[in-house]
Amino acid sequence: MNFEFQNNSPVYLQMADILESAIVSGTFKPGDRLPSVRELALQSRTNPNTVSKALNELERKGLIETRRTSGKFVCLNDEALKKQRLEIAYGLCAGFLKEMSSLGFSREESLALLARGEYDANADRKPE
Amino acid sequence: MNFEFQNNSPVYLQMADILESAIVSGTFKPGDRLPSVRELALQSRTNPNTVSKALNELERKGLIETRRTSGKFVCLNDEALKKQRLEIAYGLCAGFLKEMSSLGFSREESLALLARGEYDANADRKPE
Amino acid sequence: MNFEFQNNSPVYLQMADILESAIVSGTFKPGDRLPSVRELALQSRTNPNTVSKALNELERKGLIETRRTSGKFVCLNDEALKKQRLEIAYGLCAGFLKEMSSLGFSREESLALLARGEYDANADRKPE
Amino acid sequence: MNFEFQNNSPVYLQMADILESAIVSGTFKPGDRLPSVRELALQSRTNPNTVSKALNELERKGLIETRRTSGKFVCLNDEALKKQRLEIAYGLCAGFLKEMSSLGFSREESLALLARGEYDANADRKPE
DNA sequence: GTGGTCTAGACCACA
DNA sequence: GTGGTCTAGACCACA
Repeated sequence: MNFEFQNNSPVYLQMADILESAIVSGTFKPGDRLPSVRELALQSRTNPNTVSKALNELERKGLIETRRTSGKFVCLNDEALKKQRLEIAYGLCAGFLKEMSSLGFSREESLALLARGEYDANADRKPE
Repeated sequence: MNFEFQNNSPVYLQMADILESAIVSGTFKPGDRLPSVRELALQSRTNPNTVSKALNELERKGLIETRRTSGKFVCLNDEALKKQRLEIAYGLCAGFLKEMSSLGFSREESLALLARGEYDANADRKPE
Repeated sequence: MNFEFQNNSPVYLQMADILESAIVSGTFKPGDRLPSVRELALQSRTNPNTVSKALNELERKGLIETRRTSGKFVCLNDEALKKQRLEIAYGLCAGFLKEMSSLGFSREESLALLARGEYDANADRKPE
Repeated sequence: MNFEFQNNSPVYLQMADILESAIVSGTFKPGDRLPSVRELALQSRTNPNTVSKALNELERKGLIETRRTSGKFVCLNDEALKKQRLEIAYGLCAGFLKEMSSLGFSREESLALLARGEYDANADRKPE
């Protein structure tokens, strides 16, 4: 897992996003046990409290569940995960088009620009 | 201009983004005088300090310039504006693809999903 | 006996409550031998340590006693059990009224609401 | 506000309950500003972090909202508050009857016992 | 002044 | 070993 944090949004939210992606994309599968809070804190060089906060977000969304004294596990509900993955993707699509639109790009122009791919992936980018 | 603010990021940055879009998309044209700080504060129902901070951001980016006693004006350099518009768009593209990728969507899948457009624009979306 | 545990309070305490109810309500009668620790652990799908801890709670309260090598027995003192049952019930009553009161319900209103019974038994309920 | 905490459940949850009661019972009315986090921490002799955690619970339930830099306010939605008050009350009723039932008291017996009121309000009581 | 984040670190209740 | 709570205290971004 690649834990690199920007400083334009709280670390715990960025971590939640990273872990959420790992779950919905199948890096962690339903029923899998996540690394422990302490372990994640070491890996990400953050404080265990921060990791906890991130994991709470995922639990609130119904992606993981806590079994006291044995760890945090990816929920078994496979459907929910697929749904969540699409939800997020749809949200990203909508957000992308909306921002492009406020720059004066139509839907078609946005798609065309994206398809061309003549841009630098490291370009200055709004926080997300 | 539509001033609607979320609660999860600083108002002044959100306002800077809105004004920046208005400028690069041509709502305000090169050489135009922007509404006064007071006027913008009224329109957006914010504190003049907040408006000032937003405008400072735009000045820092070279999109507007202050002419003492007479106000803030959109820079004359048309090329610079176009360039800035593309820069932002490229950044949005790169960011979009990167996030889709972390969800396990390839470039092609992302484009396809975007093209299909079968999603609700109000879907759950990461804060911006 | 129905062993279902929530995730928000220690299993051993929840088990102690369940067993206590079983005793004071007469499921286990004075002089009865309780199922063995191992047996209870199997039934409740918990660790024998957890069962032991629960039983210790009951012993502390004077509801059961250990006879070396032959098991745990419900105390013979019938009076004590009845008294304990009432104690618990009174405590529940007092607690209920106190919480209703902090919601702004008078004693009469609380009784009325309870008597009406127009509520869903599965409604959101504070952890117990 | 009377902040007295037991040690059988987390302080932040007890505080959330206390504040929730204060809101749904009208001590704080829709639109009212709550005391600041720091102020509540002083009053309750706890850490501001703990207060924050409690208030987050209320925000998650939709009872209060945060206005950055100016404070936390009781939501204006009056209906929601009334509904929440009844929800809680119903939950308390259901929980009370369920526990009485596991002690072997029928609904009628429970009501009768409650109506008699011959009990000590300070009696030993299960944690809630 | 307001709330939010983060850390270091202690301590607890488990299994 | 596991997660959860809580504190003290620093620091930040506002308005």
